[in-house]
Amino acid sequence: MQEAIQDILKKNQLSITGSRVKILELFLDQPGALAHGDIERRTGEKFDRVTVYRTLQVFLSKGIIHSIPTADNSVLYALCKDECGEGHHHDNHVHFVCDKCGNTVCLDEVTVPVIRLPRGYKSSQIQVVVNGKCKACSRD
Amino acid sequence: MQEAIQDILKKNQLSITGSRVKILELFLDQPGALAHGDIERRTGEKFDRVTVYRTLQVFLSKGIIHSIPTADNSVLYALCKDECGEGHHHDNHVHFVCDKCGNTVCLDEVTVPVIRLPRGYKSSQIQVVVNGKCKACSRD
DNA sequence: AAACAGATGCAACTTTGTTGCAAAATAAAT
DNA sequence: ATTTATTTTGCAACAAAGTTGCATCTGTTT
Ligand SMILES: [Mn+2]
Ligand SMILES: [Mn+2]
Ligand SMILES: [Zn+2]
Ligand SMILES: [Zn+2]
Repeated sequence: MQEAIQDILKKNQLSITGSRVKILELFLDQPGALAHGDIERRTGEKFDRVTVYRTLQVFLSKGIIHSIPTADNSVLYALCKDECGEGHHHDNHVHFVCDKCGNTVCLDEVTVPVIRLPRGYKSSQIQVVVNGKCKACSRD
Repeated sequence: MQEAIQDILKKNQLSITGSRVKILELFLDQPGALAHGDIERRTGEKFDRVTVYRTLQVFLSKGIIHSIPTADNSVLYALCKDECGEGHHHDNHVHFVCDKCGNTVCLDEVTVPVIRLPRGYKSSQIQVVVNGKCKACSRD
C-alpha cells in the first residue's frame, strides 16, 4: 500500500510529503469519490485547507484524479484508473450518484455512449452523470 | 413579449414584480444558459444579489427554469421548454458547452440515451453534458 | 552536510451562497 | 379608490468555499 502510493508520486515526479501520501491513501482506501470537505474531515484537519486544495489541484493536473460534475454542483474527485497522464485524461466512464446514501462512484465498466449532435457541433468530451439508487441502497 | 412573461408568472401563481419580469426577459432574449453572475451583470446590478438568488430558486421550483451541471462545477440555468411544472421536471435533453465561446445551450432535439447500468443499480435521472465547439465556433 | 527547489501554513482577501427582519410592493377585499 | 393582507425586496450580518502572497519548513540532490 505505502509502496503503491510512493510509486504513484514518483512516477509523476512529485515529492513524497505527508499530505500527498495521506490524501492518496484516502482515495485508495475506499471505492467512491471524495469531496474536498470529506478529505478535510477524514484527515482530522491535520493539514491546512489550502494544502488540501493545492494537493488536489496537483493530482488533477497530473492525471492522478479526475473531477466529477454533479447535479447539485458540488465538486467531487476520484482516482483515475485508466492511464491518464499530465494533460490527457481518458476517463470516459459513467458516474453514478446515489440519492439515498449520497455516495458517488465511477462505473468504470460503463463507457459513455456516442451522442449524435446536430450539424456543425464538434464534441471533445462527454460527461454522463446518472442519479438513482446504488446497489446497496436499492436492496431495501 | 411582456404578455408572454406575465402569462408565465400568472400560470405559476407568482406575483408580477420587477425582478421576475426582468430576469425572465433575459432568458427569453437569448438562446443559451445563464449563470447567476451573468444575470447580475445584465440587469446592471439593478436588483440585490439576494433577490436574484431567490428569484432563480422560485423559478427552479416552479419548473420555469432548470439547472445545468458543468465540468467546471459552475451553476447554469436555462428555460424549460417542455411542460415542466411544480415538482416535476422533464428536461431529458443533452446540454452542450462550447469550449471556445463559453456558451452553453440546451440541445432540445437531442434526447439523453439509455444507459445500461450494472446489476442492482436503479437510475432516476441522467445528465449528459457535451463539451466541444458550437456551430458558430467550429466554422473558423 | 550544505544547497536548492518545492511544499506548507498562515493571514488576508474574494466570491458565492444563506438567513432574519423591517420596509416596500403587490394582490385581494371592501 | 382605499384599505387590508400577503409577498417580495433590500439590507446587514453571516457562513462556506476558494484564492493569493509570502515567509518558513521539508524533501531532494550533490
Ligand atoms: Mn470517474
Ligand atoms: Mn436544458
Ligand atoms: Zn446508495
Ligand atoms: Zn462557441
